[in-house]
Amino acid sequence: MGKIADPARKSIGARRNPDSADAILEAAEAVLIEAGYAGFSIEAVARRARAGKPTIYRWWPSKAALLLEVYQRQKRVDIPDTASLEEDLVGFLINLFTHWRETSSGSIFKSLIAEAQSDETAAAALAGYAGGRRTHTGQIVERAKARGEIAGDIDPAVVADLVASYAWRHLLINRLDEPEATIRKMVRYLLQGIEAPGGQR
Amino acid sequence: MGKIADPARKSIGARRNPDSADAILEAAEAVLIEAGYAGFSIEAVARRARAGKPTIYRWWPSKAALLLEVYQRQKRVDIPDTASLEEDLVGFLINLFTHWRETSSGSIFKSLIAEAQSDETAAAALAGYAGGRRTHTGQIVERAKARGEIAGDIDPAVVADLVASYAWRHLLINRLDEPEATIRKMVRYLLQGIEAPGGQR
DNA sequence: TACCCATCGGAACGGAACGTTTCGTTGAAT
DNA sequence: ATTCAACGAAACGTTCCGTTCCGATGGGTA
Repeated sequence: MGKIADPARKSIGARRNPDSADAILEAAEAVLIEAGYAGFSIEAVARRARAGKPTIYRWWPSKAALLLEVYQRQKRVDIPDTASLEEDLVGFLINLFTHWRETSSGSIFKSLIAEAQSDETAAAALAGYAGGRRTHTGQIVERAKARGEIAGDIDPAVVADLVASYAWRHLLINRLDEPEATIRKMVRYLLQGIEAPGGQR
Repeated sequence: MGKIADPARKSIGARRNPDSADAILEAAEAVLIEAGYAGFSIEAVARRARAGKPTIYRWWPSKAALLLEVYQRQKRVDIPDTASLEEDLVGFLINLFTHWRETSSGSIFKSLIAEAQSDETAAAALAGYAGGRRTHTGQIVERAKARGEIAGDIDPAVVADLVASYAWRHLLINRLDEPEATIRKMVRYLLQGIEAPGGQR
């Protein structure tokens, strides 16, 4: 250890960091995509990145921390904005399922859930991510409420919670290939009877 | 359990099975409760059961298989039957959350989800369990439909899926302590507008 | 140019756990 | 009393975690 630590990282000065750090993150992502959580070991990442294990541990305190950064690095899913809550939600879920399937970032998210069972850091990150008001579904529903599309006595958080729960469960049981009709049926059911009296629909 | 070999097992003759098998299952459950998924190792279970590792591997092909049997052995939750879908669902969720919290079978279920990320057997079991028509929520909703409480064009599977999803997600983010009012609010929202025209309520 | 020194990759370590093999013992069925 | 499968214990080879040591690299500084 050095004399003064970077609050975010843990080492002293950063001379050749960025190259190594990027190579390691990219290797970690590649390993997760190709071998899944079962094959995600620090040694595999080091081999792939042509880096030494100590280099990885210099920058990330644990396997969970590396996984977390790989996850956060994934680019976000487009949030549709069609001025209709039903279309927004259906579009978002289809985008999300496709993104999870095609970029394998679903694997990464599932890995995070798995890691959270044995690592406190990952558990806190997962709970924080799910509990925050910044979730995608939360934004979509809040926007619809601001638009006056939802009755006043409906709590947007409940709708957002249910939509997110649906997505998580379908990810966990490997059912990301639901046809649009199935998703729309669920969303339609979910939105049944929540229109505000003067809502524009 | 009988005296002769259980055909579901893999070995030929089974002379001293039942005692050992029970001791191992009980030890596995105790280890999971006391040390969680992080401490759930075959060696810990063997030590606790005063059994040899080969004995465990003789009866369960993998750690996942043992975990699966521990889970199935313990998942008894009362299914309320109050002639009201809302009361049934709220009661069931409260029972389930309490059961998950107090018996630590929530830990076991989460462990199963984690294990499913690195073991194909566990993944299949999880998908099968969630996809089957035998889920608790499915039974509750089907019963309400038979009772005529639900409009004909509502698919009970959608409601059941959403309720189960809610439960899973709250388990995964360690939010099993929701007050009854919160759960009731969600269920009320979920059941809004689904009553059949002539439904008894 | 010559020196300094933090970071680097590689090799090796101790510890834990997986799943397997080997061996001597136990005990129910014959 | 004999047989034979299941048993517990111990040890094995493997993989991986996270750490320690080492020699090499290559910018910063005089």
